[in-house]
Amino acid sequence: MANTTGYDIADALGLLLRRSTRARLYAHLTEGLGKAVDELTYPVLSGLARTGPLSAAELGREVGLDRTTVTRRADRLESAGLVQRRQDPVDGRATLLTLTRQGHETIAATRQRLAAAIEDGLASWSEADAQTFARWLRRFVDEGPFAPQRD
Amino acid sequence: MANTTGYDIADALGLLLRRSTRARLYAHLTEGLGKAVDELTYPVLSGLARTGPLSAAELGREVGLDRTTVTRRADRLESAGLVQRRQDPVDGRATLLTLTRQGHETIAATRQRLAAAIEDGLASWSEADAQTFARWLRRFVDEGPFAPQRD
DNA sequence: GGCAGAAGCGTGCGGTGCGCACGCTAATCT
DNA sequence: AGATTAGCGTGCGCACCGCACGCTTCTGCC
Repeated sequence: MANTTGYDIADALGLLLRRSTRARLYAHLTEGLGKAVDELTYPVLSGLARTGPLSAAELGREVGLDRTTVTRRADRLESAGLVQRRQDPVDGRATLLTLTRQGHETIAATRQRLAAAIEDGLASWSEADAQTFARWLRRFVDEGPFAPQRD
Repeated sequence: MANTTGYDIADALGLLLRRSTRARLYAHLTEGLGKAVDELTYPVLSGLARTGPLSAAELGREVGLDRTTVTRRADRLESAGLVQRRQDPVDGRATLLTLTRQGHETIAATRQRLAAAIEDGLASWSEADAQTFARWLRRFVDEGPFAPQRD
């Protein structure tokens, strides 16, 4: 690949990864839902939805957080009624973090809200363009420099 | 736009914005350079390179941080010799944050390193594909939901 | 079968980053 | 010239993070 191309991608990615971009995204995401879901708790909730019931340690490995950090974020989600702790039936030590019905509803609503925000933002794009971009982005996420390591 | 497209984009974006992705990116970025440039100080350094000499308050507006936070991050960059504080010649109150020669060299090396990491990660892509993706990504950053607000 | 080590969990603790509030200096306005 | 505004640095309280500790439960070995 020519050097300038990697440069262009890095530049655009840099903007996308700016903290403020994240913050704006999460503002869309939280608004209207309970305060329990924020920038910190969302990855836990989302990861749990993706993987199914998991221990704090495993979920931590999944989302790249320390075990204890997951525990504390899960505490909040639990007191908000979105997550429930269950005894692991086969291992008496382990506690499985599980989404409640409300947790499932919340994460679904969140994703829908997020999708809607992106659609609004891309209102000037044609449907075909948006689909093309979505495919490229997916391919980059799957095959790009950040893909291999499961985190 | 069809609902499912916004959904796909949101999904891929979510992965891209994961904290661990950022961390991995910044690991590439810092490695080999002094410890002064990290996930926290990089946006300040980078913003300064993009805009030229700026006061802490203006730079804060530029990168979406509180004035005082910029000041403290700049402190570190200053003691590492990458940033220099200069009296604003036309406003005695203002202090302009300026990149030193070493600061310029560091940011250039950082960007090159980043571009190289992305090229490595996309080794399996053709040059044409990479360029096409770069163009789409740039267009999304410029025209997409996160574009309008200068941060 | 019992005991030692490993694995899992929650919590206390120190370190660190953030933004607000305060006080100071310099510019601007009347 | 006096008053108000703008800019800056720093003290302070708050929140988050990961490590270390102690507890319980499982596992492997004699």
